[in-house]
Amino acid sequence: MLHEELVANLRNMLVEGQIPPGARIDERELCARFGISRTPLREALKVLASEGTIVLLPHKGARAAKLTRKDVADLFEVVEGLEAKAGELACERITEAQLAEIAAAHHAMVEHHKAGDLAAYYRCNRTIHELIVAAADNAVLAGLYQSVTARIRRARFVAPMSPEHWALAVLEHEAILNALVRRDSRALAYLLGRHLRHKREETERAGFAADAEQTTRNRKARTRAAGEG
Amino acid sequence: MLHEELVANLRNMLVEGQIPPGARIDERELCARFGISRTPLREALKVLASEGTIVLLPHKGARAAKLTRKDVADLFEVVEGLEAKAGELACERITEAQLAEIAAAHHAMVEHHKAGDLAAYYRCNRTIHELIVAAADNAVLAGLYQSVTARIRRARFVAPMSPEHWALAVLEHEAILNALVRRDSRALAYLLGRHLRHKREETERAGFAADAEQTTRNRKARTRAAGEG
DNA sequence: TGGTGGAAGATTGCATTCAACCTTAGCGCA
DNA sequence: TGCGCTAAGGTTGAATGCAATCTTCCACCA
Repeated sequence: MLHEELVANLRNMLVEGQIPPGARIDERELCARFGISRTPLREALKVLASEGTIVLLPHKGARAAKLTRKDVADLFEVVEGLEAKAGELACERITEAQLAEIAAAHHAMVEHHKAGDLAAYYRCNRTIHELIVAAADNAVLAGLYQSVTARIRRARFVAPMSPEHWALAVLEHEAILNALVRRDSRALAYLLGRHLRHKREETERAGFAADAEQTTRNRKARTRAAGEG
Repeated sequence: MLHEELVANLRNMLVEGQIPPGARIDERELCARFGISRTPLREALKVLASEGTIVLLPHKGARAAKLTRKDVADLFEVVEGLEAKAGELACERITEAQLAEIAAAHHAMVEHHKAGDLAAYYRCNRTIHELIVAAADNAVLAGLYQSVTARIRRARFVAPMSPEHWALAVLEHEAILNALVRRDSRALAYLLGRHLRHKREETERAGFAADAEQTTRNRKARTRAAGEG
C-alpha cells in the first residue's frame, strides 16, 4: 500500500523535474521527507532503476537518469510501436462510450488550441492518447505505455510548440479521431506514428535532451550554485 | 553486482518453472538457498513484482504470477507490437554482419527442423528473434522485449508443435529472412505479426494458460501432494 | 456435531545496526 | 608550489531485530 505510493511519488518527482536529470539522489533527505527509513526507500529506488528512471552506481548511490539524444530517440520509437499496436487493438475493441469520451476530449483540446492554452491543450492531448491505449483493453500494454511515456513526459508535454506545428498537431489529431471512428486500424497506426515523429522532431529542435557530458557539467554547476531543488 | 544477478536468478527460476505459477514464494527458503539475508531478496522481489513476474499481496507474501488466458493474450499482443517495430527499425539499420548472423541461425534452425530436434530448433528460433531485435539498435526496445518475452517464454519455447505447424513456422521464417534481406519493413512487420499469432494459436490449443481458479486449485493440490518444488 | 472466538505461531514490513566502500581533506615530500 | 599518500568522515549495501498482521489450530458454545 505504502509501497506503490512511494514509487509513484518518487517517479512523479523525477518526471516533474523536482529531481533534475543527472542529480544525485540523497537517501537520507528522501527518508526525512517521506518520514520512512532507508529500507523501503531503497526498495523503491531498485524498482525505479529497473524501469530506467534512475541509475544505480554500485557503492556510489543513485542518480536521476539523464537522457541522451539516443535515449530519447529510443523511447520515442518504442512509444511509436506501443501506440501503433494500441491503435490497432482499439479499432477492434473500442466501445461507443469510449469513443464518445475520446471525441469529447478531442473537442475540448481543439477549444484549448483556439484559446491558445498550451497547458490545457497538453492535458487533453495526453488524455486522448491514454484513452486510446485504454481502449485497446490490454493491461500489459497500458502498463508499459505508462512506464515508457513517463520517461519522456517532459519532452512531450512541456516543450513549447510553434504555432505552425501546433496547428499541424491538431489536424493530425483530427485525422486520428476520424480513423478511430472508422475503425481503420491501418490508417490509425500510421497517423499515430507520424504524429509522434513530428512531436519528436519538435522536441529535438527544442534541444530537450542533452549530451551526457554536457549534462554532467551543468548538474555540477547547478548543484553548487543552487544547493537545493 | 550481486543484485542484478539475484534478480536474474530469480527470474530464471520463475521462467523455467522451478517456482511454478501461483506458487507461494518463501523468503526464508530463498534466503537460505542464495545465502543472503531478507533485505536484498526483498528488493529483488519488488523489482520482479514491478515487472509483473510475481505478485505481492500486502502482508500475505509473494506468489509467482499465474497467467490467465487474457494475460497471455495481452503479452502476445505486446510482443507483436514490439517485434513489428523492431523489424521496421532493423530494416533501416541492420548491418551485413548482423544479417549474416541471422541467416546462419536460420539455416541452423532449418537443419534442426529436418532432424526433428525441437529443443535445438527453439533455441535457434529464439536467437533469430533476439537478433532481429538487436539489429533494431534500440536499447529500450531490447530491454522491454526481454522482459515481456520472459513472461511467456515457456508458452513460446516449450509447447510442443504439430508437424504441420512446425513446417509452417519454418516457411514463415523463410519469408521473414527474405523480407529482412530485402529490407522490406512493411512485409517484415506483417510476417512477424502473423508468425506470432500462429504461435499464439498453437499455445492456446496446447492449453498453456489456465484460468485463475483452476490454477489455484491445482497449486494447492500439488503443494499438499509434493511438499516441494 | 458444526460453527465461532481467540490465542499461539509464523510471516511480513519496517527500523535499526553493522561492515565495506567511496570521497575528501590534510599532511608530507619532491 | 604541486603531487601523492593517508586517514577520517560519510555513504552505501546488507544483516539483524522488532512491531504489526495474517494464518492456523483448538477450545467452547449452540
